[in-house]
Amino acid sequence: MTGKSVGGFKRARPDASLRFDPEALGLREFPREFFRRDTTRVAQEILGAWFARRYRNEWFGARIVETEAYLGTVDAAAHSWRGRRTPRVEPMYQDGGHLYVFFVYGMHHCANVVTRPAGTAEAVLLRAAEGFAETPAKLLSGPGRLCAGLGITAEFSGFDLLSGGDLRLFKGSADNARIGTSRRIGVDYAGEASGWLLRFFIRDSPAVSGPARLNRQ
DNA sequence: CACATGATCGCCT
DNA sequence: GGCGATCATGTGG
Repeated sequence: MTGKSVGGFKRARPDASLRFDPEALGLREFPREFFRRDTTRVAQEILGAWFARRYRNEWFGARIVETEAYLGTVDAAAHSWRGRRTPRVEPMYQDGGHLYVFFVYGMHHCANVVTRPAGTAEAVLLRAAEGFAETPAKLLSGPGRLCAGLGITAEFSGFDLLSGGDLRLFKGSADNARIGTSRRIGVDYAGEASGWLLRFFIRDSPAVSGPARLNRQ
């Protein structure tokens, strides 16, 4: 038996090209109140922020370049639609700044940052991120790849990003003029909600995922 | 670039 | 039992 296992998932190592030093870059964490605000705003303002993970005392991270907002009980595309509250979805009801990670299609993980105060169930899906010069542009392009590249699995669902632990979000931003908008990807089953313009991305980033026609506006 | 398909399994009804 | 907040690969234009 090798490696530590929690909740059935082996701890995965982040991609080596993502190693960095948050302290040397002078990065500061977002305060709790940043995450307790309107989910759509958080989804936009989290673009450019650093999603970072500590693994064996080394930091790995990347800048978020694509997100989607999921608006809780009234959003047919959200796991919390109609107030669904099962063990899997429970982290969505936690205070802003927690993580909600789920497993889909039998092989991929998706990571969300929970928003608004405890008791609500909204979140921002992290869809893509940019690494460094030596990082392949597509390594973190798409929610599944983003989790794979950073080694994020369901063991981190419910993790508090402001606990001073191994997963954190450091401040960073993008020019409003560079932010594009579109409907969300992969939620065609959600009726009217599938057309809501809740996907945001940094236009000129090569790491943005999705079909080209959704990346124009 | 668009579209189609298979892989694969935890979660919910 | 059915179906995903996905991805890689294949085809065709």
